[in-house]
Amino acid sequence: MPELPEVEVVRAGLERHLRGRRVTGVEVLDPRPLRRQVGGAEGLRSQLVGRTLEAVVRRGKFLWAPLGRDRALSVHLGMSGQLLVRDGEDLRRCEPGSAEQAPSSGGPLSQVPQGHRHLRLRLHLGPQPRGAQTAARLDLVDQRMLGGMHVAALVPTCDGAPGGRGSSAALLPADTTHVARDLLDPDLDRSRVVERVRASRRAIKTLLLDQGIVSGVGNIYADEGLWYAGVHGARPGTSLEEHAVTGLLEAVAQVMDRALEAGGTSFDELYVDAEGSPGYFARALEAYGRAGQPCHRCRALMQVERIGGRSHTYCPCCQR
DNA sequence: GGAGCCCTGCGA
DNA sequence: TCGCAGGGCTCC
Repeated sequence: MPELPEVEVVRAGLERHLRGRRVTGVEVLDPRPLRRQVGGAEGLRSQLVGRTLEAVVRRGKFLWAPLGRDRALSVHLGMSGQLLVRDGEDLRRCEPGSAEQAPSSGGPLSQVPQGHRHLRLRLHLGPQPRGAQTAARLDLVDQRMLGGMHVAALVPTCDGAPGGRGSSAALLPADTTHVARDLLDPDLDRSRVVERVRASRRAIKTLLLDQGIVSGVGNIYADEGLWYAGVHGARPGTSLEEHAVTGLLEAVAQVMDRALEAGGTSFDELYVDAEGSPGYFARALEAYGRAGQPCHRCRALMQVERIGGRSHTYCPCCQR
């Protein structure tokens, strides 16, 4: 599943390929990713066609493309979502006579080329004013459909700092205001995160996964960070010293930084070559998914338990 | 603040 | 056939 580093790579790539393009058509092959869109497919079409994607911004795992200062196209990839860009030459080379010929009709899934079984939505885009002179399209491919896309109003951030990475505007979608800044955000107030964690009796793992405290931490990086920091995920926030929480946040941030470095290089294949593999970064995992295997620090067998409805894999020896 | 739901594929 | 995986939202 895409974690924050993958989403950042998606953001950077979309920024490069989409910035300044105007939406010329919207094809909805499956309405379910539009659960949160007022008016469904027609609503999306009426709010989007003719508008320009001005940037691509990310906070945590939430992405949005401002369509001016008042609205944005908001996207969450959920567990299995991918956003794939094809430029004009690829369109002609790969798919003569396919659904491209009927951009507004929403052709049947049987016309979808191989590898696109889970194509849900396709945006048709005009040329870039200072970049690619060809048309392009943006495909939303999603197997499990826990993500979605909708147009939302933009509102000011409460701290006056930029809404997220990718734009200096202090704006974010109205339905994203409950989402805290993430660990890669220079404007994150880490001391406030430490304060909130230490004030809560909830399990530290649950607190790490709480998007309202710090965003962008998924189950994988929560387990990895807890392993590196030597903290058991069930410990209540109130039981942790200040330096322990600081160290834990730093551990999670480092895991993310390393993944970002590893992924930054392999980007164009992922998002331009739509026939490619899903493109999630290969991860050297120390905890997540290693239940029953020896801990890489002390050789004790890793164990798994449930915390807040999520699996937690940990070393019973190093993490107490 | 916790439980249940969304949704699909996969493995037991 | 059933349970599980996952992030995030809604309901209680």
